[in-house]
Amino acid sequence: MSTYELPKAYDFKDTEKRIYEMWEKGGYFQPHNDPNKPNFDPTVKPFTIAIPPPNVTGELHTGHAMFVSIEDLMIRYHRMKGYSALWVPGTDHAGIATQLMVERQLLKEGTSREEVGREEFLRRTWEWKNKYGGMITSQIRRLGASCDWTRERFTMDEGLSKAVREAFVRLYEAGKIYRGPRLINWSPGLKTAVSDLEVEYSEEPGTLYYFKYMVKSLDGSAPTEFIPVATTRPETILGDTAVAVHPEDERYQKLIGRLVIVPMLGREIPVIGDEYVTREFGTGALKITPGHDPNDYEIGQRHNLPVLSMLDKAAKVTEIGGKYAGMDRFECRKALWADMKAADLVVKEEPYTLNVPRSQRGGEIIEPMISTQWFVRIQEQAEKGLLAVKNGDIKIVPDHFEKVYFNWLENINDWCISRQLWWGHRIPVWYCADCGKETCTRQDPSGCVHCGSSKIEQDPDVLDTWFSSGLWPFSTLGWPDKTPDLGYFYPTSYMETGYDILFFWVARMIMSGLEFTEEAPFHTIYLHGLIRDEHGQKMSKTKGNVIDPLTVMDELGTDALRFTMLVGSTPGKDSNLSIKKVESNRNFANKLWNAGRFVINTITAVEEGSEGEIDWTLADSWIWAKLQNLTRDVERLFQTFQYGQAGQMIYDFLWSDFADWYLEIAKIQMTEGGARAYKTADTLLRVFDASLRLLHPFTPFVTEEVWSHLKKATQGSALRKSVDAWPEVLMIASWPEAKDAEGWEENKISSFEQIQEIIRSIRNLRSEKNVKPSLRLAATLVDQSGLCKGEQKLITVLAGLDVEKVNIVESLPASPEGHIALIAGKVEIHLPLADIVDSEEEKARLAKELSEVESHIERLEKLLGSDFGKKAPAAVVAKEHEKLANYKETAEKLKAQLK
RNA sequence: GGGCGCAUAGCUCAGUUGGUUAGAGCGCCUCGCUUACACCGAGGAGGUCAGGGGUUCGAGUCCCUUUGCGCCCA
Repeated sequence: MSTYELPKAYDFKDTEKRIYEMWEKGGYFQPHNDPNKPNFDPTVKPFTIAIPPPNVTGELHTGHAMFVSIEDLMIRYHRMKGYSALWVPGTDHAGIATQLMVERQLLKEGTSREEVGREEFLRRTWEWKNKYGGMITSQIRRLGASCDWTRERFTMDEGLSKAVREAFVRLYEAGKIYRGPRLINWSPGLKTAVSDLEVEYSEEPGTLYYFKYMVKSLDGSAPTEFIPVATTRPETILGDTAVAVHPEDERYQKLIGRLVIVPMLGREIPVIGDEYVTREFGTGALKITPGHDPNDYEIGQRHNLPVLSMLDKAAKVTEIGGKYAGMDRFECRKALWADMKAADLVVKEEPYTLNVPRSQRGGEIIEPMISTQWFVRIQEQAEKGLLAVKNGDIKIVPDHFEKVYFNWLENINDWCISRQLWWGHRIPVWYCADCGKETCTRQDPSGCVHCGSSKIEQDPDVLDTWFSSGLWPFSTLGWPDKTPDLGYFYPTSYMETGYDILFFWVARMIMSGLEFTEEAPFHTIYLHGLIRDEHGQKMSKTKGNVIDPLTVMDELGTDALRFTMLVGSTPGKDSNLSIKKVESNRNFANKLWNAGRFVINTITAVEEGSEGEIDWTLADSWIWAKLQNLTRDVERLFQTFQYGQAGQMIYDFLWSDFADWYLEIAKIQMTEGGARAYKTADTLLRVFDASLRLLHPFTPFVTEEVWSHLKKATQGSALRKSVDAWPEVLMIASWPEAKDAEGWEENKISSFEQIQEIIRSIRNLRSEKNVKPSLRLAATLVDQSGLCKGEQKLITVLAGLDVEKVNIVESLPASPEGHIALIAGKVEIHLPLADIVDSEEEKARLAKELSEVESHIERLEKLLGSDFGKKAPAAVVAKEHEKLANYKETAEKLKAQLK
């Protein structure tokens, strides 16, 4: 027999890297049933998750740690359940972010992307990607992610680029994509269009400017009449093409149809009536700038107003602005307003809270403007996307996000997909210089498909990164080719991600999936919440409250971080991460390690040939029954996505039931030696093994490590045949099967709980009365059930009693002299502590206990006498009756002691 | 303006078919280095489950409402 020595504390640093490499090298991350391999069995169920691809240039943050923790748990669980589990990893090219990085680098070198040219810029960007792109994936590995890295993808890969091309061309050919001038969100700094979703609105203090729109006189004389108008953006006056009033507004009604004069420019524009105008807001008259405001744009469309672009792509005033041309938008605001003041066109200014559109990236103020862009006609796709969730093809967890999803899709606008960037999938459309027509093909054309001219030029723009991300669940599996992977693993199973990208990504994946594969790309969407700091504040660099998961892993271990993420969160709800919590979960890993050390020591101490026919002890039965309950609970909780609750239950079982109680009892049972020792060690092994399996998806490293030691140690012990059926590693071990109770469990559990109550009440008294822990007390227990007799040794040791002086009787005529009494359920305990304890105090304690019990009796009698007794289910009533009986019994015992 | 969510112990949070003594971790108090673990053990204090109303035999849990906070969409 080999002695098995393990360090006293779990060393996660040493372990994590080694274990991860072992897993990856061993090929355990790959699905066990692979459609590309000869022994493929199509009847084995697959379970697939496509990773939410992090930005290729990104760095690990708590959001990544969150999704990796949850998805890895989902994948590991299903893998252990026997599914052919595939988690496809990868990254996206993050058009704007990556381009900015490289541009910044160029700037440092004193050059720019325009200077080096498109080709060189792209070369540099690929270089950048190749250099830094592996960082995020290696960080994800550190989290223990069991992704199949052999199937890793990148949105700009050849295969995925082909998918993007195919998708675009299909949409183009079907007329579901179009190009044209529309009012879009323009980012003047980045000089590109962005989608509606990439604009955030922030409330900021600003000014409401009141001024006069002079009404052109009917006789040609100098105007005297005016309409007061309020605006938050006076510079856009230069682009006004109408003034709108409510058609029923008595103040202005008569002016509808007249002309007013644009301040400083002298252009004449009409006064129109439109019900959009709120009479109560501002002056009740609204200036209309269709070229720079979405609402005005719509009004303009209704009234056929001309659309003027008074700002250019750098947000400088165009020639429309007359003498203000060339000015920056904010500079112009000042200049124009000053001139208007001088011209007596200003009424007043007042403070006003603005809703400022800002770029999600960088925060600069977004400028709505007219621009020619590519759009996806979204209406039909949106309807299908809605239906897929409404008819249950796709389920969202937690379900209240379904409403959010519906609300968005019901009000969706066409999606602007072109970006004026270089890094990304270039739009596969060529314009012909001769016939002016477009060529859109799967293969790069050598000439115009309409006239054959070779004078064609490709659209310079690229596609929104989310366009390629939208294809992710199937493009990563090989679409548009009919690959074995696509056939077997698609549609995927779960889509797990943060609720913040429900629209950006999830909804678009659903629409794209239905469009291109005619199937929902997944059947379940699990949305997790955002991670905040320990007081619920959003993490931000400026606040300095950012928690870096890499640091946390360095200091406390990956398992601790993962367990904290998983147990501290409920689906869809934000959760607060504190180092304190991670720390206590680090302690849990250590607890597990040490429980493992104990189990190993115990097993290796069992003598060869000691196996024999012997029944379980009460404690054995109890821990086994509790394990079965746990297994059932965990299964149920996993099925309903309550991972946090499941983790908590496993934690409680391992710490409170297994470590605090069963291990201590096992020590006692081991002293008997022989078959009892064997049986005890075997129970320890079986219970601990099952617990490790249940816990493995939460804390894969420590469980794998402990389990491997357990296995190895057991192989060298008398119990070696118990582990014959174990696989080589825990991560592919089978998931404990939840079985129905056999009927004996309830009794064993309640008997054991009675024993616990006895032990606790003795410990409690000792502690309250400051009895030295080393002092072994004599005790007399009065128990009619015979339970205590059987568990005498256990009670003796755990309650610190004197083996020689424990007396268990069925009845006792009177309380022994010099003793004080405790009542633990149906058992009376007499301890010879009268000289330590003040008898008056003691009486008071018992009296207090009695009054508590009596209040329960009163409450229950009242309850049972009410309609409850008649209307509640029989089982519930019976339970209360039993409680009442127990209380009554306890009360009798207490009364007897008080006499 | 429309929609969604939250309010439970000092702090952070669990508590999913409503079942009658509401749980955990951290923090706090008292003991204890008993060879698995001081990253520990034993014991303890601490909650009218935001306020009000309703449904029900029974409500932290369901409905309405008030207050406070947060988020999303316009």
